[in-house]
Amino acid sequence: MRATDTVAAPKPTATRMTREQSKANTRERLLAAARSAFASSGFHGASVDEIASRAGFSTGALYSNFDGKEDLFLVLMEREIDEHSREIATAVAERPSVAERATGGAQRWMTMIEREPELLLLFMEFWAYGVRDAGVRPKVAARFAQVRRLLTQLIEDGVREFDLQLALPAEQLAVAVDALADGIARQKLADPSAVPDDLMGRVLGLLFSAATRPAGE
Amino acid sequence: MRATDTVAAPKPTATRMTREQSKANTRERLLAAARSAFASSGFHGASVDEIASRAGFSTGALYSNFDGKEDLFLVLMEREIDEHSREIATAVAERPSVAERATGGAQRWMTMIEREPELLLLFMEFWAYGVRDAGVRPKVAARFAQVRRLLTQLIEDGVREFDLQLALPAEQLAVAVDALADGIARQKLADPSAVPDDLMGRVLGLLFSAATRPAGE
DNA sequence: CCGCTTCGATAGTGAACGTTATCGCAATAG
DNA sequence: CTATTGCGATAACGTTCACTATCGAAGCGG
Repeated sequence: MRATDTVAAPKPTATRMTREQSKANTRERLLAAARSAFASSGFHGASVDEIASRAGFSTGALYSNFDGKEDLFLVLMEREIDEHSREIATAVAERPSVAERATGGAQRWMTMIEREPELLLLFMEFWAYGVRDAGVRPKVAARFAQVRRLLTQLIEDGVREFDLQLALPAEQLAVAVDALADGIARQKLADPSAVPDDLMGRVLGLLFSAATRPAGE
Repeated sequence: MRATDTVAAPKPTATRMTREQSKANTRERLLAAARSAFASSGFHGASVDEIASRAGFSTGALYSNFDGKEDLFLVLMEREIDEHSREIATAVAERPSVAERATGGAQRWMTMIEREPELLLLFMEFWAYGVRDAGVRPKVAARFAQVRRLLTQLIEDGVREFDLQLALPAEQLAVAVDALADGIARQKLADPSAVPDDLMGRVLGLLFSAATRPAGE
């Protein structure tokens, strides 16, 4: 019963694995299993037993690779947020106009909601967890700040490229955009029929049209 | 040990209470204790023992007044959402212009965030709970719909009173406003310094200025 | 090929949880 | 004043959970 392999191992390469390869591999499989377990049952709902056995390991392995359930969860969240904010950024950056960037980013976000709803639930849990626990809150705040910086950067890039001026600091506009994205996701998940797919793009378009004007005056 | 009274009873009136008065009183005190316990520890964190004893009762009383922890939580949430959406509505309705309505509602929302952050956390948990549990989801969706209807109504009232026309259906604008409010709250709770108090009002103002124009085309 | 080190398996601990069966006691009706 | 009804107290149950102490095995350096 070496591994029932519910989660595919990166490679059980024919050759023996070096010690650190093996450890990294274990970590990776634990993270993948945790992602799946947390996603389907939530932070509280998922048990460490379930996570470890889904990865084909025992809880001992989990505790020798992470400080515990909380640590595992936090590591996972950081990784996911990194990955997805990169996705959004590339979806925005290569569009040729302000309006298209808005709808492009919005579209990317909407498909992400549709494709991985459980992940968004996890983000919310991550948030709730951090807001309640004073020790974790800085980590959550840091992640928010990271996303905010990214959006700010995207906005400032647009302002420079299209020679605009803003009615509001780019940072604050970034806060609003992030807020809108979060809120739209929440409503879509609670009641998909209430949120048309093109809504976010249109609202972003309106918002930017009101918040920007050509730099001459 | 009739009552240690951690939660104040409405009135231990000198006269004896009728049977249904007594039961209603018990329910009320249990709800108050639940509000406080859930708020400080979250849905999972709070135990039914804690809730019951904070109310000055035993767990048996709780189970004879509610179907269980989940039922208690849902009843509490419905009540809170009712109350707070009424508050927002009155804060908006009595302002004399579109811009002032926007900033008025936004201000009310920001002070609510500052005054009762734990309650917002609870709303999020309520949401997460409903999204995960197919049996509860309709109840959550219904509450969202209720808020959406209220906002839609407020918007339509404004459109009629000030003789405007909308670039977007009022319902969809309501979704956006609700989303923005939620998202702003989330960021403010995670990192208060990142969200200026007047941001939401200004963004709402921009959004409405872009989404409306005088009715004569 | 050997001895040392460390990763991961196993089994187990203690605590906390939601829930329910049982029973005393007080409020109502006759 | 008595009989009845049902609310609420008590205590215990069964389950589940995060976490850890111990030990075998497999990679590592020599």
